Amino acid sequence: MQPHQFFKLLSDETRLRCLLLIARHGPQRVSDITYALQESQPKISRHLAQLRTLGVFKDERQGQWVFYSIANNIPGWCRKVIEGMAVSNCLQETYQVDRNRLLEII
Amino acid sequence: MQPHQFFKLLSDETRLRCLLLIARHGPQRVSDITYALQESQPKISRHLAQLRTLGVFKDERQGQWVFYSIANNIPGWCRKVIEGMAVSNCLQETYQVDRNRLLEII
DNA sequence: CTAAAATATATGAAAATCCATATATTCATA
DNA sequence: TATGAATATATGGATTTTCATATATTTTAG
Repeated sequence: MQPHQFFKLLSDETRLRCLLLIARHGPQRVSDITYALQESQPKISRHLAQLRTLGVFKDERQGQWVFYSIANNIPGWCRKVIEGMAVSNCLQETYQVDRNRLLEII
Repeated sequence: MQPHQFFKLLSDETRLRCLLLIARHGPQRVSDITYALQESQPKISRHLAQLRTLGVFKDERQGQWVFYSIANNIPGWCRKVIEGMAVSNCLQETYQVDRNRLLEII
C-alpha cells in the first residue's frame, strides 16, 4: 500500500469515521457502525469494503454478522497515523457523536 | 482544517511529493519543485495552491521567485503526520529521486 | 424436519458529483 | 521583452451515492 493510497482512504469522511470508531472501540458489526454513523447500510458496506481491499481492515463472519477490525499486519507508518489520530483532540467535537451512539448499543 | 480535508491533500501523489520535499529541505521555489518532480509548471502551481489554500503551505515572493514552505501555524496533529512521514522509511525508495534532482540544483 | 419469513450484508447498475490534467492565456517582476 | 507563476477553460475519468436486489444466515411456523 502506497502512502497516497492510504491517505486517499482517510480523505473520505465516512471512511475516516469508520476507521476511528474501530480504532477506539475495537471490532464492530456493520449494523452497529451503520447505526453509529446514521448512514445507509450500502454506503457503509462499500466504504468498509474499500478499507478491507487495501488491507487496512479485515472482516470476520460470526453467524449472521460480519465484524470489521483493523488488520494486524498493517505497516508501521499506517498504524502510527491511525493511533495518532485516535488520541488527537482535534476529533473530540466532530466524532464524539458517533462514539456516543455506538456506546448506546454495544 | 478538518482531518479528512488534510488527508485529501495527501491523497494525491504530486501533492505528497511536494510536501515531503519541502518538509525535508525547507522552503523551495516553484521552479525548483517543478524541476525536481519533472512535472509541468501549471500542474505544480495548482497543487501548491491547494496546499496553500487549506493552510498547510504559505508562499512568499522574493523578487521574481515565489517560495513555498510549511505554514508555521498548522495544527499539531498535521505536523505530527507530516514529520512522521518525512522520517518514515516507507518513502525512502519512492521519493528519493525527487530529492536527488532537487539537490542537483540548490 | 421443512418451508417460509426475517435479519444482516453485499453488489449491480445508474446518476450525480468531484478531480486531475492539458492547453492556452494572463499576470507580475526584472 | 523575457522569465516565473497563476489562472481559465475544456475534458476525460474516477468516486460517491442510491436503489433495487441478491446472497447468506437465523428464526419461526407448521
